[in-house]
Amino acid sequence: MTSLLPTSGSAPTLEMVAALAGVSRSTVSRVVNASPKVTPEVVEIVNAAIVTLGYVPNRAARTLASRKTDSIALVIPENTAKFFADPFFASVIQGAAMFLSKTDYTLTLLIASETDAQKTQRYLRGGNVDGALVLSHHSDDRSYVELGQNFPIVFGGRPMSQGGRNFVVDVDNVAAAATAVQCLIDHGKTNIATIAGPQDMAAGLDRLEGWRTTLETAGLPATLFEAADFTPAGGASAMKRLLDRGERFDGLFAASAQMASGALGVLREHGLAVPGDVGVTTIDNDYYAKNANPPLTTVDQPSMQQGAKMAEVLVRMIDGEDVDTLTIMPTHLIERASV
Amino acid sequence: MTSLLPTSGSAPTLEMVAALAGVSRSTVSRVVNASPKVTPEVVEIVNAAIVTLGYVPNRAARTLASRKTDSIALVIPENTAKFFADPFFASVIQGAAMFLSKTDYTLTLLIASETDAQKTQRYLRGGNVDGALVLSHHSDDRSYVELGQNFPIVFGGRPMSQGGRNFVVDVDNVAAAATAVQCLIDHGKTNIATIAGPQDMAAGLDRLEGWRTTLETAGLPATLFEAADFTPAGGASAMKRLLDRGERFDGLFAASAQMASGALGVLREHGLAVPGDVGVTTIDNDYYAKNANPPLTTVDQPSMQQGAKMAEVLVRMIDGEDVDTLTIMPTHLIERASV
DNA sequence: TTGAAAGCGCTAACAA
DNA sequence: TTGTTAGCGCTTTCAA
Repeated sequence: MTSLLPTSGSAPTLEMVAALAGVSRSTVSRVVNASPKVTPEVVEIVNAAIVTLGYVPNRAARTLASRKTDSIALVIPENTAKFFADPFFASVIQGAAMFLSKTDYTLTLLIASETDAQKTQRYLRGGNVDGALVLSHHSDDRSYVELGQNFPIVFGGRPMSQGGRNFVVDVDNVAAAATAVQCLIDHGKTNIATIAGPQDMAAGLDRLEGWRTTLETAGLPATLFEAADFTPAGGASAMKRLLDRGERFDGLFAASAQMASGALGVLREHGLAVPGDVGVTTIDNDYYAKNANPPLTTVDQPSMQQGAKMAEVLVRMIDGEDVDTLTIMPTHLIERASV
Repeated sequence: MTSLLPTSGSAPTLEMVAALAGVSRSTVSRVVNASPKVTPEVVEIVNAAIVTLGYVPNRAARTLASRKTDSIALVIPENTAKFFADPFFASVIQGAAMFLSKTDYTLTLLIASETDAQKTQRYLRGGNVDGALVLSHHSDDRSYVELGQNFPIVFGGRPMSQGGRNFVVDVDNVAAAATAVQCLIDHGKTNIATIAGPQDMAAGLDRLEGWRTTLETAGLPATLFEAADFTPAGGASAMKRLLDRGERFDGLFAASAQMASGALGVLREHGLAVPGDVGVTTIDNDYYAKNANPPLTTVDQPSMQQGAKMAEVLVRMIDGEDVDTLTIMPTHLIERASV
């Protein structure tokens, strides 16, 4: 049982470095910030002093004086469990982290469940970060959209709330769904059902629309659909509801690979073969798509690149550059054994 | 499209609140920090001003003045890919986040190998956080051990480096391994091999020791082992090496469920039935253990609780309370079909 | 219970 | 190229 002293108040300051080096604080500051206009000899002396003292700049003081935090937040409006279950988040973060490691920004993850939405907002407004990446999904994203009007925010996926000018990096969900559905049609399927995503998310709505318009264009019926929450469990129960309807279908477009994998289990239980009885296509080239039985034909959504792009756009916004309000990432079909 | 902030563009300051409320800055500060000695009427007036202005305290200024950041870091000394592949990290973070949401600390994730080690150290030393949780593993953790001598750090798992006093929240890996091996013995297995974890990690070493001593105590041979890196792929190749030796064994203790799942595939390829030909036990009650074929008998390591405990210990350290230098989390056996 | 005043450690004009 | 001088927005003695 022992207690530890709070960080002993003896952290070396810039002033101490200046004294030891025999120069002014400004000069030390310039050296620390790699200003080009300092004589090499002085730089050397100052650096020596920094080393002997073990000096590390105080971040709070720096931020207060410069109005820059050098860090940005990645906001995930989901609970922790869902955050870790969904490979999409992992990829986006990886992409963002990868891009930022080339800069000197730090990434702070904010897993913002509905309960502490307030806490998150205060965090962003309190000057903790220079900007934020928001993986927006649900219709309650209005507060972020508002915040985005006078604070640098880049949305991953189109926010549901209207109003103002938003910066978005997205995939064309309508087109992605259309590709997946067209693949089913190309394989001769004529009765194509869908398990749609949540209808309070843009991705959910857009993918449903892509399914509908593609079928209508092909002169095929577009009536069989059930919505779920993008999870395997949700996909499974939607599949059951679809089967309970008793209508026949030979194709299924699931709006996410996680839902598709849930649906596959139910199909199997009901003695329906894939792709024999029902052809299946989906979106997301993740673990679930690759390891499903059979492996799923899917539309690859480049989440890692999306994360990197989001970070890039945000950093450029912070630096005051002009950036496009909308960046669309390309998608492409990956054919496997499910259709 | 309504904006929340005054049109001035810059965020409202404490001073502006004071002016609007007709009190001094000190009083506003007291209200913001819930000081008990402010008249209720004044509190009300100030709060009204805060609301109309949409005031949020500036974190940097606060930190600079108070020497408190109200945030702590969770350092993960692995690359991003491994971070997301290992459910252990997910659980620990979830536990820590859960505990911290009850406090007003914010959690900042530092995936340490993304940035170089130097960058992380500077981050911690630069006053960005009040303390850190370090999921220490490899033998290169000396710098954290050193930093821990005068900065609040709680290690998840015993660090490899010696020296000084460290605060650790761990499971008894020797005992956990012993439990898993004993289970094999209890099922009549007499030739028990092991796939050990990395020998530069405490968990790797301790689990190997638990295997060895348990066998020796039982008067059984303890010679068949191969080390791997805790991943499925590593487990698979260690399994191959084990088989290549040509020695017979009827039991296998894999030091992690991920390695066990990799080993299972190799066993199957070689026509060895589990548990018929080889009984298998492991450690970690995660996705890999539950979804293996057959499901794995394993020792449950309560990672979520460990994360919560780590956060709790750290917060108490920061608050200057006395805490134990070592906290051991309980483990327990979960019997499934693999033995 | 409240206010005045002195910094916290740094950056950034402006001078020199 | 270097130093001087103000702050950045807040907390915190110390008086009143």
